[in-house]
This record gives sequence, structure tokens and C-alpha cells, in this order.
Amino acid sequence: MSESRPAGQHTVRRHNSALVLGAIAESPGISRAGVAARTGLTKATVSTLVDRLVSAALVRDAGPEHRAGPGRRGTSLSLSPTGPHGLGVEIAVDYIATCLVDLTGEVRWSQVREADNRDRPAGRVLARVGTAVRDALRHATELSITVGGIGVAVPGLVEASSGLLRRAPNLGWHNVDLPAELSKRTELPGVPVLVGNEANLAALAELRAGAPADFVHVSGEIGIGAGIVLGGELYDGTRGFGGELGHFPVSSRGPVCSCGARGCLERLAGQEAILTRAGAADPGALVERLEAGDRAASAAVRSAARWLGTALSSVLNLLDVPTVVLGGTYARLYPWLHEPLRAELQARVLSAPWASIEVRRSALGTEAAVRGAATSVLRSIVADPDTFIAARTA
Amino acid sequence: MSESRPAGQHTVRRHNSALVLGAIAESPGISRAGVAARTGLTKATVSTLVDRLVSAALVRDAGPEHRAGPGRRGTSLSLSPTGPHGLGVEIAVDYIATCLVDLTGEVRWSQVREADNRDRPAGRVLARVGTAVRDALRHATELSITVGGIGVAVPGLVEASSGLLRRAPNLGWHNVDLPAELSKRTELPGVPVLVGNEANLAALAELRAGAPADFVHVSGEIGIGAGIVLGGELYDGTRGFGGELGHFPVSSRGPVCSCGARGCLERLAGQEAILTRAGAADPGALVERLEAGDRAASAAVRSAARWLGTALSSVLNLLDVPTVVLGGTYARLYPWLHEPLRAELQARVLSAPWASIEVRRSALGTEAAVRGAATSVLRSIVADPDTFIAARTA
DNA sequence: CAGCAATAGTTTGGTGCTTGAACTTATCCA
DNA sequence: TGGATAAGTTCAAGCACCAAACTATTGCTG
Repeated sequence: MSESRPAGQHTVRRHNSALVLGAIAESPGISRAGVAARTGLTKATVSTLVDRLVSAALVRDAGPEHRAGPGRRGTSLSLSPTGPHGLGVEIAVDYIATCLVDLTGEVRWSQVREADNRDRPAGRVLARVGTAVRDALRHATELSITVGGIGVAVPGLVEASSGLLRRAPNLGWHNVDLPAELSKRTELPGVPVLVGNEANLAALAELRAGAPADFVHVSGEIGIGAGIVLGGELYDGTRGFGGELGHFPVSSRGPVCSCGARGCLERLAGQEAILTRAGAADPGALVERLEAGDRAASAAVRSAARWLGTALSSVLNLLDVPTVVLGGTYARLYPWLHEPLRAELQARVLSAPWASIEVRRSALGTEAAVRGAATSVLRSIVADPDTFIAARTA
Repeated sequence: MSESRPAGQHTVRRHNSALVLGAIAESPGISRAGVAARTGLTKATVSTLVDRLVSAALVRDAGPEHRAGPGRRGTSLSLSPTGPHGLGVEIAVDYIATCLVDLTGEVRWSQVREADNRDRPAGRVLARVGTAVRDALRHATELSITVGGIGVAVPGLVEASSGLLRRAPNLGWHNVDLPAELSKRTELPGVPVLVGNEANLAALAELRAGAPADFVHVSGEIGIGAGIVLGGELYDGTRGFGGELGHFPVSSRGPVCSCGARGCLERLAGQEAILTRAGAADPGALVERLEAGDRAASAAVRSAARWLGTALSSVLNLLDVPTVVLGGTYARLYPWLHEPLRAELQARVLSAPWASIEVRRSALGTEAAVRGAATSVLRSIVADPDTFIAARTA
């Protein structure tokens, strides 16, 4: 049952505020009249709503725009760079990263702290996370930045309903309540704390950085994770555990995986499989060999591309998504991966003959997850400015 | 870009009408006061909206309800059995089925015409479909039933935006505009014609018949299709081509499929594969042998179960859906299919250790697709009664 | 340089829909 | 028979959007 709330005038306000802010976000520099034309609202309504958004510091009115031809010039509207910022936190296996991002997507401050979190007790790691967040908050006040929310990216399965980190295999964590742990260790301003899976948030960052509204983001690290974006929204399953691509059974034979099955994608197209087969020590060495035209290296990548294509064709047949974005290690291997992968998808996806498939490279690379964590909170503000405004004025 | 329309008073009306009607649909016999409590709307608003719905013949006010204790009795509200009916049509490979379903989900009339549509030209088949629809419409007027819309289920890929049937491999059809073909051959009343994939519509019927809000419905007919329901809504991909499960590559070897690839699920776990392997002529004969304990037959089903489990585990890992509903031929084979399938999923789905998976049998079986076609148009009316009311009064 | 056309933005009166509170109706129970 | 309780209705009020008229600013033309 999709539990729905009753609608009133406030609902109309909420919807139209989001509509107006969305139009401004999508075409910065637009005028009030432009927003009216784009959204279908009247100029009068748009003026009222924009004024509200400006006084809430979400929108900046930058004065008259430059344009040829007759008529009065409109005023240029855009998301305010002095409005609320997102504080992004990423807890990875070998580092803790933080950043402050403004509404325009600009990174105003960022920091990466190297750390070996793999074999350290959770309490110790969380203490360092607390320090990193305090540090970020201090920089925010120094730069007179107001923090609108905190997003945390973790390499594990996060329960969407509760925000609880259920399992993080590579950290060895179970059932960690990150918002609670954070507020226990840090004096947080009264802002929302969102927790999300690292691969999913990376997909969100990719969306912010220009990816289309429907795509699958594949992050090829030690594991292989998929972030699914449908209709401009992240889809993370009924409980938040979705997007597990690494254990797609692509071969009935193949090596035994840690999950117990045979022929998992991760074992055939994961970073380690490619490196072993190419005889390279690390991704850097692999790229060097590929650039030098090493045949074993390019054969290894082509093979991985085909396995990946096999798995992704299933995803595309199931979800009917037209775009694949390659992130993580796959982004680095894109020049060699792209063509065989595209060919495999073209052959296997049923709708391919009349609905073309695009394989593109990630725009952000490794930073995607922190960025995604920060922008996820901004996204929730832009998607529903009225709630933010109500919370601020209260 | 999720192109959104501006909201006004009418939007509020629309939303709340749907909210009220939804509450009535979910708990038949509820009173106005009950709807108010359930939806959060005021009694005043509910009264107004219910009156509108009653005068549009969508809701029936069946007089005072029976209840113990003090206080005035409320009037019992339920979806009207005399309101608009859905006319369902299914174009299958070996039959054409039609039915008339009322808002309560009751089948008021139905018919199945055997036919061999596989090797017949599209024009001939469409002519027979036209006859079947005319027949159904005649019965509707005889029973003084008003048809609110026509739903057509087809075994192929349907483009959601246009309603165009892009490809139906088992019928050998390409780019058929079914609404146009239908109105060319039949005098249609001015009602909407919706076209949908047979598996997706079957899933919708299953949802109507009591399935949970999140599940994957697998229909095992000549092809294998999956209907994905997320949050009580059908998910059919960005363009409507979603849910193609039949060509999941589950084996790197295996027979060549009509799609050109090897080892497609359809070839290994489809109806024909099972029958061939079991040495049975048709599903009925197969069930007889299974009941008699025939070893070849049960081995064939177990093998299919494992292949199906391989493919479904990928779906569950990707979408994090907790329930699988077996329909079509698989529903008949459920007693023998269930256990090996469940075991395969338990072993392969990553979240299975802490989030249990349910494999259940379809409540409707073969009828699911026609029923789904009929209820899909009713569903669109219930989901947005205002549009229906506006269309009727205009 | 005055006047006109074109475009941006504001003001104002009006409409539609929900709300809250008071009111009416219906039933049980003492 | 009267009081308590619950269902449903009536009505003035408020809120958000809309349409249209109005003001403001700019380029073009004679």
C-alpha cells in the first residue's frame, strides 16, 4: 500500500516550489518569465514563489540578463552559491573523505584522510570519522557556510527505511547506526543525516554531473556494484539492498566465488581477474601495457568486457534502461572496454535494434561517492524546498 | 527529466479523489467517517468527494453498515459493481481470450477462442481479434454494462509512450499499432485502449488478487516473461520494454535461441524445453506423469527449476524484491518446482541469510493476463478517477 | 527625440478546494 | 425518556493559483 497523505493548498505550494526550483536548477540564468513558460505556471505565481526561494537563500537573483532584441531584460536566476551546503562523508576501506558542496555543485572544500579501516575496530574508525566531520564543520563556519545536511557513503548494505548500516563486509561491520554514532561523537547542527551505499551515491553524483535520467552506473572496484537511476531517481530496492551485480552468474563453469557459487561476474570481470589474466600488478601497470599494445592485456580486458556485457544485457533487458555509465576502474579502462562491451550489449539486448544503447564513461571517477553523499542532501532540499524553508523558519 | 505539470486546485481534487477511492477499494464496506480517519481528510471533504464518486457510478452507497455499540451507523461504501467495466483481450500464441471485469474484480463474462496464431499472417489474426472484441462489446450492451476501457495483452515488447507493439517474436509481428488496428476493424465506443505485455499485465492481475506490494511474477508460457511490481506499481522500464527474462543467459553453452544467443533461459526452462526433456506431449500429460512419480519428468522439472533459480537470483540481487510469484505453466508445476527453486534462490541471493525469500504460486494461473488486461484499465480509472469523471461528463 | 512595439515583472479581484466548528441525524443504554 | 456517542452535513474562512490589467524597461522607427 503506497501510503499517501491528503493534499491541500500547502501541497500545491510544495509541488510548485519544487517545480520552479527544479526549472532554475536545470537552466541557470533563466528569468522569471522563462520559468513561467517552462513550468506552465503564471508569471504572478512564479514571482511569488521565486521571492520565497530568494529569501530562503536557495536562489540568487543576479540582476538583468544580457540579451539582444527589444523588451525589458529579465533578471537572471540561479541556485544560490551562498545557500545551504551539503557535507559529504565517505567511509572507505583505506580512507575517510569529507567535502562541502554548494547548490550549484561546486566543491568548496574537501579533504581525504588516509587510513587503514579494514582491520580496525569500528569504534576507532568512527572516532576518526567524528574528527573528520568536526573538522569539516569548523571549516564551514570559517567560510561562513551553512550546512543543510550531512550525507554519509559507506561500502555496504544500508537499510533505506532506518538508515541502518546492515552489513559492510570489507569493513567487517554489522548493524551500525551511523546518524546516532555521529551525533554521539560530534556536536551536529540540527540538520538531517542521510546514509547510503557508496555505489548508489556515486550514481547519484554522476546524475548530478550530467548523466541522463535513466542509467546504470557500474563501479568496478574489488567488487562490482551497480547504481540504478530510473527517471532521475535512485532505485535502491525495496529495502535498500538493491544493485548487487557482482554475483550475477555469467558462466556455468568458472572459478568458485566467496559467495559459494561458480562463475560469478566478480570473479570473471572484476579488477583482480583482469589484472591476473593480464599479468599486471595494479591498474596503473595494466593501463601502461594496454597503451603499449600488449596483447595479453587487451585480451584480458576484452574478455572482461564480454562477461560484463553478458551480465549487463540481463539488467538492460529487465529494466529497459538505455545508458550504461562505467565508473571506478572501468572508467580508466574505458578506451579498451567500450567497444567490445557495446557490441555484446547490441547483440544481446532485445530492444537494441530499434532503441539504441549508450555506453559512456564516468565523469567523476573516484571522487564520485563523496560528491554523491554531499549532493544527496542537496538533492533532497531541491526536490522539496518547502520542507527546508519550513524547518529553517521554525 | 521528469517533466512535471504545475499544480492547482484541480490537482488537489484529483489527488484526494484518488485517495478516497483507493481507501474504499482497499477496505470495502468502509464508511465516510472511516475514510476520513484513514486518509486524514476531514469528514466534510470526504462527503463531498464520495458524493462525486457515487454520482459517477464508481462507488456504491449500500446503506447502513452493521456494527455493535452506540452511535449512528455509517453507510457502507464499496466500489460499484454497476460502474465502468474493463474489457480485457489477450492475444496469445494459441488462443484469443476476452473478458469483462467490474470494479470489484468480479469477472462478469469471459470467452476463450482456440486459434493457431503462430504461423498465420497478422491481418488474419487481427480480424479474429476484432470479431472477439465486437462479440464482447455486444455482450456488454446485452448485460447493460458500460465499458470504461479496453486492455490488450500481447506476448511482446510494447512501447509505453505510444502503445505500439514493437516486436512479438512468437507471433512473428513487428510494429503493430493495436489501438489503430482495433478501431479499424471494430466500432469502438470512445474509450481508452491500453496495450501491455502479457507478463506485466499478469503481474498486475496477481497484485489485484492479493499479492504483496513488491514481487516478481514469472509467467512460464512458450516464452518466459517477468512482471516486476515495486511498491504496488508495475515497473515496465523507461520505455515499457522491461521485464524480459526469457533471454537471460544462464548457460555459456546450451542450444541456440531465436534471438541469436546461446543458453537463453527460455530454451532451458521454458515450457517446450521441459516437455521435450520429460518426453511429454503437453502440460497436462506432464502433470500426469509427475503425479505418477515419473523420474524423467521430475528430473526435467528440477533442472528447469535450477535454471530459473539462476536467472531469478540475479533479478533479486539487483532489485532486492522479497517475493517471487509463479504463474502460467509454472503455477501448474508449482508442487514440483517450488522446493528446488527456493533452494537455488536461498543459495544465490546475497541478502537471503537475513531477509527471507518467499516463492508463491499464482492465484490466477493462465487467466492472469486477460484479467490483468481488463483490470489495468480499471486500475487507471481508480488511480485517477477525476480524469474519468471529466471524460464522462464532457 | 518622440512614439511604438515588445518583453519582464507586479498588482488586484476572482475562483475553487480544503478546513474547522457548529449542527443535525441516528443508535445504544440506563 | 434522556444522555452519550458516532456519522454525516452545512457554512463561513483561508489559502494558493489564475487571468487580466497595469507598470517598467528596452530597441526600433520616422
